[in-house]
Order: sequence, then structure tokens, then C-alpha cells
Amino acid sequence: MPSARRAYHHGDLRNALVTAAVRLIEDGGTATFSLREAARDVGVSANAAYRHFDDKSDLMTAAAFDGVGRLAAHMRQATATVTGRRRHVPASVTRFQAVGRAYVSFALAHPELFRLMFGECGVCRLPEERAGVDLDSPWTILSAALDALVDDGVLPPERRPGAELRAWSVVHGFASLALDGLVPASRGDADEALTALLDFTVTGLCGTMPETRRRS
Amino acid sequence: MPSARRAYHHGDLRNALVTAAVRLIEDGGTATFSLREAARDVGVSANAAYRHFDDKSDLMTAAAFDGVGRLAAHMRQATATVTGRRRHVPASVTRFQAVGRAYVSFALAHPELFRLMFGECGVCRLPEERAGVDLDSPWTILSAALDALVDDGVLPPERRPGAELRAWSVVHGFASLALDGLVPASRGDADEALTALLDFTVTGLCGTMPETRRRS
DNA sequence: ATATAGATGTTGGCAGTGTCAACATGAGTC
DNA sequence: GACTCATGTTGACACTGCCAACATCTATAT
Repeated sequence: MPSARRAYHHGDLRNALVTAAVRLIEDGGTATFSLREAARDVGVSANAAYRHFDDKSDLMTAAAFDGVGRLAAHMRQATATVTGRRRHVPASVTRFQAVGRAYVSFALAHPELFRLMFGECGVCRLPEERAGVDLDSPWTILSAALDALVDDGVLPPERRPGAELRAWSVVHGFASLALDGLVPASRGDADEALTALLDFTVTGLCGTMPETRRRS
Repeated sequence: MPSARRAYHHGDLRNALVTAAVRLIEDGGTATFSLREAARDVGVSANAAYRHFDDKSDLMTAAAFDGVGRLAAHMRQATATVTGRRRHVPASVTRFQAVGRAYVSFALAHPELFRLMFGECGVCRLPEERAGVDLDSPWTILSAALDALVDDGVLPPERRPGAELRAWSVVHGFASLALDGLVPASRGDADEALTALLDFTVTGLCGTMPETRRRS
């Protein structure tokens, strides 16, 4: 029983340490994060962490994996509750853009965690890496949204291969640059820039901006 | 005379420290980088650095600025020596894509430095920040390439505003993901993916993929 | 039930770090 | 030549990651 509460000395130290690490990194950044403080927060000796993690960086990698899970959850929820469909824009496009919007909003809401996930500890490798996560991983969610574009006749099948990488590059770059303050300061401008970016993405993927009117 | 050699105790410690920091970070990463080691490398006491930098992170920021200069130089050189123009593709498009290719190749050649530049020490803020750098900054080079697209009649003027941010997002995201190992492993595949990405970018920016044949 | 084994957590310690305070040294100015 | 100030040095402190040795608790076999 790995997740039984207080079953053992601590119960489930590994998860507790990961949770503490995520919290500490989210407010404080990766630079000031220390394994000792995480252990202190959990109320355990510093060296106890070494029973569950090889390294400080191993702990941070685990925290990054946790972040990937949260990102995936955020994206899934955003796609499930797509609200406000634009006129003359196919529903699959709106859903696809909602995925990208969710990705960016997660990065802005959890900047330090996001930086950890893609920064030093290269955690988000190809989807095959961890079977337990990939069903729900950001990559898979993005793939599904792209498949829907093809099914909807909006994305030509011959343009489908490699589309994940292109789409991901756009939103990932935008999120990273936004975290570095390269996006227009005011929130309204940033949102406008993001909207333009997502239309740009659809146009680039499909070869032109699709409109429902044309097809009916 | 700030850059006279051995004019003073050391001569020009600040630059020496920045150079050492860049070298140490390039092979070793930001995680293991230490201010003391940089000082040791220069042959100076650790605290001497504090006469030139507020902080360890101030030193790293200076190193990041140095990296931005190198990136700009790399991009400028790449645009100056555009080789091999594709058939049916306007020259301005080829040059624009060369800028993006240079950006990515720099990131791949100097991964740790690149991560530093856009990672923790947000150094690459809006171009107005440092007057001395911006004439030559990556942003300005990109702007010029986009202006050329407009002048060439390839990018419609009404699509020009905000194009820097969109274009930058694409290549920056791709570079970041490549550094994290999310791009096809073999070098040929990666290059193919990059080519597809750059065509995708032009299509998205212009609204369609421009061909010279159509215009003549 | 009890002994044994292995997993889990603790204490002590070491080398290394960022940074502060106090001190030393040299260049430029009246 | 004395004064001033920038520059560099030494010493110290709290903190860090991590190793070794020791303690404690669970689980399993007899």
C-alpha cells in the first residue's frame, strides 16, 4: 500500500516531499529551492529524502513530472468546457485553440513550475517514456485535438504529420517569452496577442484560415 | 579606459568574470555554476566579484546579456550569407527563414547559454531596455526580415503588426523543445522538422504560402 | 511468537557555496 | 605628498548537497 496514510514511519514520504517541492518551487523559484527545506517542511530529517530520491535533481524531476500531470489536467478541463464559439469558425478549431490557450494560461499561472518542467530537468520527453502518464499527457491531448481538425475536414491529412511539434512549438514559445516579459504588458494586449497567435497557428497548419461559411 | 589591459589591479575584471561565467555555464550548466569558481578561474578572490556585481544572479544576468550579443552576431552572419535559394520561393522568404534557422542552430550549439538567456534571469526583455544592444539585437534583426517580407509583397501590411512575437514564438518554442529532446532524434529528421516549421511559419504569417511563379 | 532481514528515518560531519564586515592596496586629485 | 575612493583580500557565518554510521520499525519465516 504505497499511498496509505501514516502506515509507516511517515506513511507516504515520497509524495509528501514532491508536494512540498512543488509548493516551494512555485513560490520561490528553482534557484532558491533546497532539498533540506522541503524535508523541513514535511517535518523529516534532510537525509530521509535520500531513501526516495537519488539526488536533489531527482526530487526536482519528480516535481516536474507532477507539474506535467497538473498541466494535462488543466488542458483536459479546458477542452471539456469550451465556451463561446466564434462565428464562421468550425468547432474543432475552437477546441484546438482552447487547448493552446490552456497551455499558455497554465504557464502564466505557474511560471516557476512551468520553467522547471521544461528547464533544467528535461522531464517532458517523448510520450513513450512513461506509460502511466502518456494517456493523459499534454502531447496526447494535443494529438487528439489535431485529429479532430482532420476529421472535421479542416486540416488536410497530408499536413497532419508532425503537426504536434509545430503547434506545440508555437504555444510553448509564446508561453516562455511571456514568462520573460516579452509580451505586451497589459493583460488585454496579451490576450489579443494570444488570439492572433492561435489564428496564425491554424492558418499555418491548415494552409489557410478555414471558415465554415465556405463549406456550407 | 575601461578595457585597457592590466591598467589596474586586474585591468578589466568585470569582462573577465563575464567571460569566465559564460564559459563555465556553457560546459557545466547553470545549476552547477558558482560565483567562486568563476573568480577562481580569473585568479581573483571570490569577493572581488562583488565590486562589479550585486549578486551571483547579477553576474549571471551579465553573462546572459553577453549571450544575447553572441546570438545576434550569429543571426546577422547567417542572414548575410544566405546560400541556396529554393525554387519558386521569394528571396525575402529565404532570408527570413535563414534568420529562424540561425536562431535554432545557436540554441542547439549553446544549449546551456541559451537556457540561461531565457531561463531564470529574464534578460531578454523588450528591445527598448538597453539602447546599446538593441540596434543589433535579435528582435531588430527579426523585424528587418519581416519588413523585407512586406516590401517584397509577400506579407500583407495588415498582417505585419505583432508578427515579431508570432515568429519568435515559433522558433523559440522549437528551440526549447529541441533542447528538451522532444524533436525527432536523428539529425536529418530534426532538420526536416525545422524546414517544415519554417514553411508553416511563413504560411501562418502571410495567410498562404507565397510562390514567385504566381506573381510573374 | 520470535528471530531475522530489509526498508525507512536520524545524527554527525565534510566540503563547498553566497554573502557580509573589516581590512589592505593601489590610482587619481588637490 | 596627503587625501580619497575604487578595487581587491581575508575571515567568518549560515546554509547547502551529500556521505557514513547508527537507530527504528515492518514483514516474513520458522
